[in-house]
Amino acid sequence: MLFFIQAGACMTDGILTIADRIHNKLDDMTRAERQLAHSILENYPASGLGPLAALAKVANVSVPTVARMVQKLGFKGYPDFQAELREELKATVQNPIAKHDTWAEGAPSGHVLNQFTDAVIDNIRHTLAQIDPDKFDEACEMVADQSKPLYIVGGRVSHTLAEYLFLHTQILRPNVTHIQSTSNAWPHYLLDVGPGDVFVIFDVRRYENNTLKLAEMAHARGAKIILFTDQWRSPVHQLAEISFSGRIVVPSAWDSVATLMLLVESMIAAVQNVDWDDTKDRMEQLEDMFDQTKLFRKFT
Amino acid sequence: MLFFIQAGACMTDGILTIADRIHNKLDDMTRAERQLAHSILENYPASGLGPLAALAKVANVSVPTVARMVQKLGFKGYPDFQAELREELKATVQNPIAKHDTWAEGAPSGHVLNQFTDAVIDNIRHTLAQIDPDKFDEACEMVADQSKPLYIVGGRVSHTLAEYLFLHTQILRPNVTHIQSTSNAWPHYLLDVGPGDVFVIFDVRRYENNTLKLAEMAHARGAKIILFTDQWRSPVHQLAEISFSGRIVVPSAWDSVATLMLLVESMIAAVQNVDWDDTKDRMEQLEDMFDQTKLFRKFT
DNA sequence: TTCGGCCTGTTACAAATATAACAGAATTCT
DNA sequence: AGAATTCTGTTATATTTGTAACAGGCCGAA
Repeated sequence: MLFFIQAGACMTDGILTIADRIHNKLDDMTRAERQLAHSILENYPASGLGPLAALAKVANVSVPTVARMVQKLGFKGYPDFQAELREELKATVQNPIAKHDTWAEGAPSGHVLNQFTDAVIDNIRHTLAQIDPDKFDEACEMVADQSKPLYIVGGRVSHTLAEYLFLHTQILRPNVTHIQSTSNAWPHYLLDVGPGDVFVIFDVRRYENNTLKLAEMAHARGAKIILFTDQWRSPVHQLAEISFSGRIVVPSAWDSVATLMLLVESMIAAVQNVDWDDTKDRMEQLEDMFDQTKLFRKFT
Repeated sequence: MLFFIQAGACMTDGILTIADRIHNKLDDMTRAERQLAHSILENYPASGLGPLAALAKVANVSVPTVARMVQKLGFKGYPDFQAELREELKATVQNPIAKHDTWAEGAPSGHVLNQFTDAVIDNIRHTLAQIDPDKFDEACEMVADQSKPLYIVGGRVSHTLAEYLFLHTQILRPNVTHIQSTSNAWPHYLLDVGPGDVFVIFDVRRYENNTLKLAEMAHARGAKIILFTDQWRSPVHQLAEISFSGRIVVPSAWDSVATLMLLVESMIAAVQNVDWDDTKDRMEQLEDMFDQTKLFRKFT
């Protein structure tokens, strides 16, 4: 009997998919089996993930035919077959670039760099998939709205993100304040807060009590809150108008804020576009001032 | 509590996917349910297609919790839930174009989020490809070496990265100093610098004169420099023992530090592994101190 | 602090699902 | 053409799997 390997039909890691294995054995099969095989491949892998009886029915074969064929394919039983099918699906759904590709060439795939990068890319994928673009746009407009004061709040670790956003929004618009919830001085800032003021709050685990209290007080005064948090969500999210939760798990004792950094930078980019003429004007002024202070070298 | 339907999160035929439905109800859920929900979304839809008990196990919840939640989502039972999941999968596989080319599903591919994410992922790939893992390891060891003082230096924008690295290395080892080159006080710090001291310097465009001067003086005193810079390389790189250059171009008026953030986080992860016992010890001490100050909520 | 309600997990049962054994139909070889 | 072999479907059984009822535990209110 003829036996050929489908070129390109195998997975990157060299293990044949179930579809491949079925294809390869197709010629060896009997009528009923072939009928069944085609039915499986028809809408692969969904049909194989249902109950055995259902599959037998759509293929118009008897129940034991399915069971027998699955065993002929080398599985212990139908559940075993399904389990591998699910594994396959899991691998497929995951970003094809992220996996199966070593990032830093020459580094063993177990190297921290690779592991970390894989995790971060994965985080980005999951995070972005869950974000509602409309809500994102809305948040950007709130941040861009110069008629309302803008407050940016960060905690111990997330302070870094807050400061980064502050640094840039400060250039884009007036009336921006950076508050560190770790500082005792934060209540002072709340004195002037009124209805409609906009708060951008960063809070990732471990969630900070100070940040929550600050959020509560701001909320009580009628301020609107935009929250950047992690997948488990800071308690602040109950007070927030809009919240974005990023995945932050990485192979490390700590979490990763790289994903949130990406969101923040995207937001900066979006905000600068809301009123580009104004932005441009302010940036040019800043350039002039830098030139005068001679703080920076000319860009070569 | 605020409740919004994700616009654009629906499938082409206008029916919400199960993932969407879960996402929408996320706020209404209890602890165990949320835990389960995340587990389902983690590798969707594969995990939901297995037996109920398996899903419960990976999510670390009890079997009935799964059954109950599925009913709360509006399904007659778990098999019903699985059936719809399979239908969804079938539909997904049939139009393979739509997926994976837009990150935030439902957002037009020209949306800032997508453009930005594409750019960042691209940056990560290019950056990682150029990094020599051996040099990276070497740098990590230098940072981990407790026998030598460690100085971390950042400029106006890169200060954010410097501070983030500082925040974590401070936990990992003693004798770490954070210097802001934008501050006038930096020359004071150099008084104590001697041969073999380690400097981690961040400098991205526009390169700062202060940072360069600081690097020159440190170098003159025999310090070793590790540099994080961008693809065009800060002039500091001529003085640096090891330098890492990240791609930072994004569709924005500014550059993106997300790639460099990833490198920094990888470095932190690597450093903590150099002497894990010591790291663990210091972290536990820190935890104790946090507990005493009651600054943070217990993680739920 | 104590009470009530709600969430969560353990146990027990019912239903479904998969496998094994058997018997009839189709096919092939002599 | 007839017998042997292989394939296929029906029935029966064992196992898995999902669901319902119950009870402990946690949190918030009084």
